[in-house]
Amino acid sequence: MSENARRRGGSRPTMNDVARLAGVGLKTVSRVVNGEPRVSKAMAERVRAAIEELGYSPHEGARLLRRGQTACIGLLVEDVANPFYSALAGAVERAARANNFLLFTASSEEDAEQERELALAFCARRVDGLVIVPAAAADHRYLKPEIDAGVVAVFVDRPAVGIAADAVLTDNAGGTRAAVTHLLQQGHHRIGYIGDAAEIFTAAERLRGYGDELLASGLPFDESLVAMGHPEPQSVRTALDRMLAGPAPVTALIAGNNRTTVTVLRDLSTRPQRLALVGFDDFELADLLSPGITVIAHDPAALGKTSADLLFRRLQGYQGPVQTIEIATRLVPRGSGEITP
Amino acid sequence: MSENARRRGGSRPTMNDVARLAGVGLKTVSRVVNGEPRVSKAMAERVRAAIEELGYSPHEGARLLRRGQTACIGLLVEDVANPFYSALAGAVERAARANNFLLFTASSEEDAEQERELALAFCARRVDGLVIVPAAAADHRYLKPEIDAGVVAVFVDRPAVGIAADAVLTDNAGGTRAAVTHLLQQGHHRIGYIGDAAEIFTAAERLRGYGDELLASGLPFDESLVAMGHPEPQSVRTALDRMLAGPAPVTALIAGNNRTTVTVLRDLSTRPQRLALVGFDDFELADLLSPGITVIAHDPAALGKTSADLLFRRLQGYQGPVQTIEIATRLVPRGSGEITP
DNA sequence: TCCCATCGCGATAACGTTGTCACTGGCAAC
DNA sequence: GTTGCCAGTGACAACGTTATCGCGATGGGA
Repeated sequence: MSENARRRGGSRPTMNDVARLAGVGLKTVSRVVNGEPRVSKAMAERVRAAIEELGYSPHEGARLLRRGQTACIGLLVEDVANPFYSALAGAVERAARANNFLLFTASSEEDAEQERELALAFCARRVDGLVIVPAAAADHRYLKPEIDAGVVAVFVDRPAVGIAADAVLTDNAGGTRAAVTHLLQQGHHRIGYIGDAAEIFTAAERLRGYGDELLASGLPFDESLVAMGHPEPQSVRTALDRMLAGPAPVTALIAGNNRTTVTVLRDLSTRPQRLALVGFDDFELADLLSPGITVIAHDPAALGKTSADLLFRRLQGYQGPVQTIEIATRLVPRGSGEITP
Repeated sequence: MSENARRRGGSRPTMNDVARLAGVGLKTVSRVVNGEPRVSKAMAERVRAAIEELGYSPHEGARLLRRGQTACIGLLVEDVANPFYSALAGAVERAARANNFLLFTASSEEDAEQERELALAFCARRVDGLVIVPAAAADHRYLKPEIDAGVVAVFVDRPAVGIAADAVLTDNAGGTRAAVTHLLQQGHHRIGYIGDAAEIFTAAERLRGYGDELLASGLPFDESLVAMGHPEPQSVRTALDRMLAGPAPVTALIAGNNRTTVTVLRDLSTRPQRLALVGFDDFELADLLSPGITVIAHDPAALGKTSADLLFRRLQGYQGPVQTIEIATRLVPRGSGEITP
């Protein structure tokens, strides 16, 4: 079957082997493989027979080296395993498939250096495009040369830092504003906020929306009702202890993301108090919990699809100016609103 | 299209450009880039300066064409966005990163033809390895030539069909056997089973475990208590209608996967009856629901890690025989056991 | 002094494709 | 009978790397 076992498992037949076996020129094989027009029936048949006999399959890497593009894009998120990002990844992957592109995926683990390494590794593979959810502390000037060289980069969920680049974001502030409005309408005056680390763009935006809406409604922005940080059970517990103590405890709480919501829920289930809870980011089964959790739903799949669509439009030559697309949130009330003293 | 307009945005400097600018030979640049030993300090410095000045970054694709391997693997699952597969994908991706490999990801959407196309597309890119969760109706003989050519394939969650290949599976039958045992111990005699389509390997195995354990316990295998099919709300409703009707309704139910569990939960929340429910596959917040849902927990991350580890061992030359690794499940009782008439 | 082993470096040929161009016939038009 | 054109074909160079090998310059031992 194989003659020279150069690589692990023996080597594959090449176009040259096919050409030799079929007794035709190399270029003719190439033409047949690519379905180019100027080939006679007889030749094409001979070539196809040889391909069949050898089990030849074209080496896409070599083709793409020659052609100068790779027909693949890279997706970089914080953590592939996180349901929010995997929904996003699913949408990007679908778009890639629809365009006959392949998709590289990697997780930055919220580490700016790892993000940089992976993004540059993608670029070294000469991906045509990049979809990036930036890590918190990242500075994206490292991407400048790559973008100049023709790589199309689209940032998702959080904007790029240090360079001008397309971004597809959620209307974070609008989401928390709506949540505050909702809770005020239900009669709450003491509304706490527990969010992710303030360096994270989305966390900062959501906090901003919370504060803005309170002030717009004539209520004070009370720092003692706010806790920002990674949603560790311990820190959430401490924050809740504080917010629930004293003469004027919170009666409602906004959780800044789904991890936090879950942690808060677990913690609250150990306490006697009942709080109205609004969580940012919907999660499965939120409707089955009791009391139901009102959520600010955003749409990771829409985020993914929108960014991939924009990326592919650019790959197809669209030259419009750098743009930021903001995707609306939707408040889903689930009857956690009333004050239950 | 002229050859220079081939690449969008301007072309990148190559090793040749660096060599010319530094006034050295091409191979010397290569040596510096790859940190090979035999280069004088002075030369290396000149080369590094030129690299810096031009903003050169090596073309990994060209390097790998020459070297004959690509340092990437492909992961093919049913749906990247499904939390079960994304947990698996996360583990595979971590392993790839640890080995300095890049990871292609794609979704077969449970379609054998699409699985085949994507797997072959990966192979055309000359991935070094493949991790595949096969689609239900797939026949993997199409992979034979690729495996002969040296591609390492590991199947996860479901075994390969038509070829001998490594597989990493969950002990599905053991899981449902444990669930039946658990429910019997709680005093249930009428235990229903709602599972996914019977063509799916895992669904069939789980059903087998359920039946085996019933028979082993001297109970009949009653077909009217079993419903197999895609977990659509409508079909689950019909199944539950049937199982809850008549003189001897079920008092306990086993749901064959997480999608089914969720659908069943939604449906049950609209009914007056209370059933003991055991779900295959844990899911977030299962502990916060009331009554708590007992689950047969398996571990998608372990599945992913184990298969990736095996794949990389093979890539490093391990030649052992084809193996099937089975990963145990763990029953997590969450107090849904007692009969509540 | 000579010899040979090493070191440092560069020409050149691969890797497996595709683009360019030149060549051959055949056939219609002059 | 030229001419021109076009369909069909293959030789050859490129794409951006790495491997091989050869060559001049050292340097140490005989």
